[in-house]
Amino acid sequence: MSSHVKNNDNAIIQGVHARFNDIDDALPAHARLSEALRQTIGAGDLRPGDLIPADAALVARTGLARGTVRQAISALRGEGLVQTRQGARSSVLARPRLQPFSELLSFSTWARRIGSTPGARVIELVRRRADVVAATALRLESGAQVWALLRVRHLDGRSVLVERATYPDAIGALLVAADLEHGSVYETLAKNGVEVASGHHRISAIAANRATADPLGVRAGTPLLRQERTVFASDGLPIEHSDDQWLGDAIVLDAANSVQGSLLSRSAT
Amino acid sequence: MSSHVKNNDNAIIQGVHARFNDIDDALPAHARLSEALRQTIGAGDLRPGDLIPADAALVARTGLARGTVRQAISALRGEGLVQTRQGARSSVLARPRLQPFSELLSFSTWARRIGSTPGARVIELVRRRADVVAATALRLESGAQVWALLRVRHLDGRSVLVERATYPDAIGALLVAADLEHGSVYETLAKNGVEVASGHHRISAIAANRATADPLGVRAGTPLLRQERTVFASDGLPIEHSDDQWLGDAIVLDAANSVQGSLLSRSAT
DNA sequence: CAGTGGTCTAGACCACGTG
DNA sequence: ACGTGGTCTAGACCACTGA
Repeated sequence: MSSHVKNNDNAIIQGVHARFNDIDDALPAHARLSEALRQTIGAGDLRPGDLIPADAALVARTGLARGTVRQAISALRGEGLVQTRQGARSSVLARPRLQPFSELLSFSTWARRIGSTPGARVIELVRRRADVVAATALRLESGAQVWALLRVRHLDGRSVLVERATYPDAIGALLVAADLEHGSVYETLAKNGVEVASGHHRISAIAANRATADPLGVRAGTPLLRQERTVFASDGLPIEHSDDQWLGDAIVLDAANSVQGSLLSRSAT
Repeated sequence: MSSHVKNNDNAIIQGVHARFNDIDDALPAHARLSEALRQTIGAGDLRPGDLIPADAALVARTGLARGTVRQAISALRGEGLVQTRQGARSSVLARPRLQPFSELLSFSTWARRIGSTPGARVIELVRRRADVVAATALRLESGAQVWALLRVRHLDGRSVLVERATYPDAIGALLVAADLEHGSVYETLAKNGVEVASGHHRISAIAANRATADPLGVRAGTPLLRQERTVFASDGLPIEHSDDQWLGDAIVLDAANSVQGSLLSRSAT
């Protein structure tokens, strides 16, 4: 008999519903439901391999339309948390590991969340002509004036990252007056009405050259994780191009992907 | 006046519609439409920063319901190709770079697409007890029997990757008879009814140790891009855990993310 | 065969943005 | 003020899974 499974299902969906009701109802219903499921998985009530409640059960409990329920589950699928197949019940793939978008971009926010103290040392902030790579990424003509920021970032006093960022003229002008050793670039931009909306990344491994090794306090040749990043504002315009080089043993990048949508790809250099 | 813009819009949507009609109509309508838009961007008819047709325009041209149109655009947003904002027209962020899911996992498929010749040398395929990391990833009890495969992969004759893969007993048994120097693991599994559906990845940079440096033909200490991977079959069960170490100057990983959904995250080691 | 997720429709209201 | 994307509903049919 299947009463075991059914009872378990009932307990789960009850927990999901309770969490759903607890979540700030200023959020759209689909976001509340996906967050409720995310929390249920995060709490261990649903573990990898377990089945999540069927669409119909969630519809019955929450009173939402099925489209809304599917929107919620689609978000979880995109995060790699659940797996769906036509005809079969959807199941949990992994515990939530992916952080909110803001934390991926902001060193300070990320550092605080993992319980570390962030720091920064500005080596230079200068206005100069853009090199070809930065100009292309920022959709500027090569040779256009840009602002170049060179910073070393610390985690609990340890140097872990050398950041070479390039900003379009108008954006950089907002940064000149800012305290880039204690404040965040993105916070500064946000105060000036520039909201960050998306980013592209290219990730590779390289050996530290002297100019990067010295500020990190390591020997030239040390393995570094390189993250070339282009950030876009909510108006769709590129506002930053950065070449970040991380101490190899300091961080790891997580990614998830599936047939429903690739999140990461490999390409030759 | 805005007739300029309007005419341009008309030309674009006409191109999208033409491509939509050309695409295999065995595919769902939303997939056909997103592919038509993807092709339009890929061909350069829509470039980064350009506006894509409004929902209403696509509805009018294609005769689809708005929900279906939105499903198509949602897929592109997930791939980082377009950017959407409430109230404003959606715009193109980047040219398509992300490859199909299968290419991310299959070295051979990927190699051929970038115009290189893939190769492989099997160093060993043995049955042994799983270590803790692999057992956890594969949801096995530690000490369970697994198959361990050690391969060196070549690109145009150059060694670029050392692959240390672990398979559950039942999966590994399918590989013993296979030609792992010329065939693909995933193709072999597919022939036995095991379809790959999703994967998780942890990416970091490390220095090559001797056991990895030797087969790659580099010195110990050379920077490597490390990709720890867990792959799930369409029934939701883990079928592979692998520790791949790439020559640092051989590949780059691309990623996209946005406020609508993070695809990549950073975490401390 | 019953249950499930995948697809699609037709319509509605709202919040936001830009001119 | 108007067009835009974001959200949500109510219903339908289909393809597939699994007992």
